[in-house]
Amino acid sequence: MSIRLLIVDDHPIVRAGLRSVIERRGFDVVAEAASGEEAVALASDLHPDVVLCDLRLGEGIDGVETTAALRSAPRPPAVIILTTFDHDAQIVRALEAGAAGYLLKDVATEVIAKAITDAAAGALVFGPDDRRLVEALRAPRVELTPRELEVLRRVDEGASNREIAAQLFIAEATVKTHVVHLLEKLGVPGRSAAAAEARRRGLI
Amino acid sequence: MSIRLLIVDDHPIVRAGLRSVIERRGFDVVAEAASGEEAVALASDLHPDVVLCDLRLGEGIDGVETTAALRSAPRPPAVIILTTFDHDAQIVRALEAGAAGYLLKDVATEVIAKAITDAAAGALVFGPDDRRLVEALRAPRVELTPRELEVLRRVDEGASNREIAAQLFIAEATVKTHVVHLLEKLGVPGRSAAAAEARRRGLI
DNA sequence: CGACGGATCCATCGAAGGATCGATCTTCTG
DNA sequence: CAGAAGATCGATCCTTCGATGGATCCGTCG
Repeated sequence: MSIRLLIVDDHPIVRAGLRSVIERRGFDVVAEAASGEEAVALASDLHPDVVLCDLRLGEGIDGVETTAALRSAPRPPAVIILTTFDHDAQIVRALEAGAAGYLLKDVATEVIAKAITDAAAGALVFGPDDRRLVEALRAPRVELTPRELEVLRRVDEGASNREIAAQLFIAEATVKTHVVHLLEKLGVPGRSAAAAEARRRGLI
Repeated sequence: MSIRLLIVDDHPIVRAGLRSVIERRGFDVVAEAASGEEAVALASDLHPDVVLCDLRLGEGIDGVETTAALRSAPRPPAVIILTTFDHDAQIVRALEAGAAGYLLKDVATEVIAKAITDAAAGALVFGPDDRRLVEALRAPRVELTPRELEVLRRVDEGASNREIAAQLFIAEATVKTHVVHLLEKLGVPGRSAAAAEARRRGLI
């Protein structure tokens, strides 16, 4: 019996491409989902062996949360994360949530086929380019508080401390403290560097 | 005789998706290209009616340059630009280079089919979500000098004025001048806002 | 309970960034 | 050639940022 798959991606074209590539290899695509919510619902009905899930899913829950939901259900599928760019922190979070591995979307089709059989067999899956992942795991883990994350997002948008203070209804001095903590945790010298680093790590 | 197409995208999965969607509608995909250079070479041989071209093509020349090359050849094809996100400035530049229009990659498959027939007939093509484009056209056009662009990139990476000066072998005062010009042209109050705005407009 | 750590909050002050003047030099173009 | 535009540098002044130190609140855990 062939391996049964669920495809999760918010782009119809990517879904069509994955389906085309996968079916040509003799696998059985039992359904496609355009969102994480849809994927969880479909999986609980169809119980696929493997789920291919994009990390970024537009509006609703992201690939990490989808993975967590899928893996917490009975008879959980193996989840392979697909990602366009290397968003280090997000990938690590997906693995922590129970993903069997991840693939960059620009890999050759053979790699995808191999990943599917590997994952269905219970093995872990990694793309050919896992240097970034190693870096992310090796790098001291950054845990930001919710408040710090809010400030970080506004820093990335180019807001001044005063503007952030007004938006969050706190004193400018408080914003500065959060910013200082961000700079320490990210190991950067200034706010614009913090924004760049945060994007590089996939924190925002 | 059916419309003959060339697909240009650096992701095998996207190419497979486009081919699948397009062929199902009865169009004729004569070739796929993974890079702009490859696309130009194939087009000069095969003379497709329509080229579907991704805006971001990895290593080599980007979609804008590919469009310009394709349109400057004899018997130029209609070029439809595909883009994942709305990178305003880039899209405008592609249109200036002779593209027949652009589509967001997350559109429904029917929209793509309609776009192909429209483009083959010589019409212009626009996605359903062209508010951004209108904004970009309405916004006073930002033309950055090469030097300003270099400084802008480093500002986006979080470098201080002093660091930028050292990297470019110029005085810190000169960097400040460039930064001031950037802030004026982008209409923003500070350097981190400049980085955010530049990314929003697709300038970097 | 009482100690502890984390999160949130605030004030002060030197350093860096940004605004505003000015200027010379090169290159390109009408 | 005259003029425009870009790149380069300097001095001044003011604002914002970032570093430092300390405060309060709250949940956890021994």
